[in-house]
Amino acid sequence: MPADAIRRAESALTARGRATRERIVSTAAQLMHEHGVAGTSLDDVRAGTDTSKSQLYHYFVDKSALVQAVVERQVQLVVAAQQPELDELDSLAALYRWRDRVVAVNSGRACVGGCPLGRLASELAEDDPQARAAVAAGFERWRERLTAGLRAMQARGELAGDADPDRLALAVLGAAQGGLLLAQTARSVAPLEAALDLALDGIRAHLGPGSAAVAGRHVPAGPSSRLGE
Amino acid sequence: MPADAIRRAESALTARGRATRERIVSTAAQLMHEHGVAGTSLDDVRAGTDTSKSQLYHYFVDKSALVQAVVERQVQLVVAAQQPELDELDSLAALYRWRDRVVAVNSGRACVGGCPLGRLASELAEDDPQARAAVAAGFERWRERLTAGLRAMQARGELAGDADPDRLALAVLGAAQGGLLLAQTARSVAPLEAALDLALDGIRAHLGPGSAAVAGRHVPAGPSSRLGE
DNA sequence: CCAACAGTGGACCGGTGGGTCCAATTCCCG
DNA sequence: CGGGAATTGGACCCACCGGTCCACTGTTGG
Repeated sequence: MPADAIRRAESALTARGRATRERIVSTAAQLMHEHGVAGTSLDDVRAGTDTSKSQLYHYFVDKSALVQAVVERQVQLVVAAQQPELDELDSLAALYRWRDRVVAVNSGRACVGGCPLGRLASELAEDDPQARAAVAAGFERWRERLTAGLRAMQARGELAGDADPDRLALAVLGAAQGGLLLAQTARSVAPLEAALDLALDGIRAHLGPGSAAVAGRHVPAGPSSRLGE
Repeated sequence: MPADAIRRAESALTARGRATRERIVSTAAQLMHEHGVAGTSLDDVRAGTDTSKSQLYHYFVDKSALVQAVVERQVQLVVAAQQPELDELDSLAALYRWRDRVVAVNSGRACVGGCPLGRLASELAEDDPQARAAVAAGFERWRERLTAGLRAMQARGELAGDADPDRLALAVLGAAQGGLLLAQTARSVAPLEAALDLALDGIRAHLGPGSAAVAGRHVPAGPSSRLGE
């Protein structure tokens, strides 16, 4: 995988070096999440990491190389943040727990920034083909986790046999992204909740014989849980 | 509404002036859709419109004032592009026609650029409060069109009485936005189709007694219509 | 027909951003 | 301990960008 050809991936890199590099990527990720890639100058990164210009170019050939590293980091963080729920995403109840987690995380930061990956996606998609590919791969990894869960549900008969887990997972991810974007714009979690709930309503429409609650209410509190504005 | 306090909204502005201003906004909108706001310099706009620097500042006090005008234009265009379907969006079949239209439009431009509003939203949300508000208002207008249709369905009993048209419309819009973003990133319309189909599956779960097809298939061709990659 | 004002052209400016360079310093390891 | 590589500091360069300014040209109505 040439993704790590950002610079000196082979050898070198002592413990100190790795720490510095990590500090740079971490801070850059934070800044780019809040102000966008274009809105984050290398000077901002330098100031925020207590490093010098030469160090940035010591660890990354380019600004775009730094961006690449940031993308990979965000993919890792985003997926990791949902690890607990994603690990056992194999029932409708689990999907709702995941929904709650996504809502809670976003709510916790007052809908600021939206999804880090989403922001990178829309900003880089048309400008940096390599970055676009990296983001796409990240979404793919995320989706695979959802797919795996749906497939497990299907194996147990909770999901109908003719349902397409890949396609459903893609749709659920889409609902999350769109909800996140609208939530960020409206500064309210309501759109996120609505989008995820409707997607899960859609999933319920694909339940199979293994589930006793096709018409039942797995939903926490119906359409009442509308917080935020 | 002080939204038009961009510059000389009151009087002045001859026919020629209006044409020039229009040309500037139109080109800027195009460029910003493709390259983002930050990625579009005033020089780019100048070059693309055969105008001079002074004209930009003659019609707009700021770059952000130009952005404001671009946002308003895009809102108008996006909603207008769906006028035919949005005008009679009052049945499940109409919703599917709308879905097909959205997919077709995006497919027609090879998923490049995604949704113009979505792009502006994620880029401006954290940097320009006024622009964020304008985009939010745009999404609101878009959503109202969807809400109106769902309300009509509800009045006819096709949609269940306890369904919340506002919330459902918000969710459908979210599905569209997310699908558009993933489609742009993956360069395939599949995510958009999947997201919209699942949302409409969700809507079907809220159908009322006035619809004879609660379990029926209003869907064009099931999950088979998967074009693009 | 000519004054007044909308519209236009384009040189210019200060700040900033990405990127280069080289010398100094620290660290690892034989 | 000593030398070579990893690491760091920061001055410097230049292109570009948003924004200013002023002189010029149409146009229009009294």
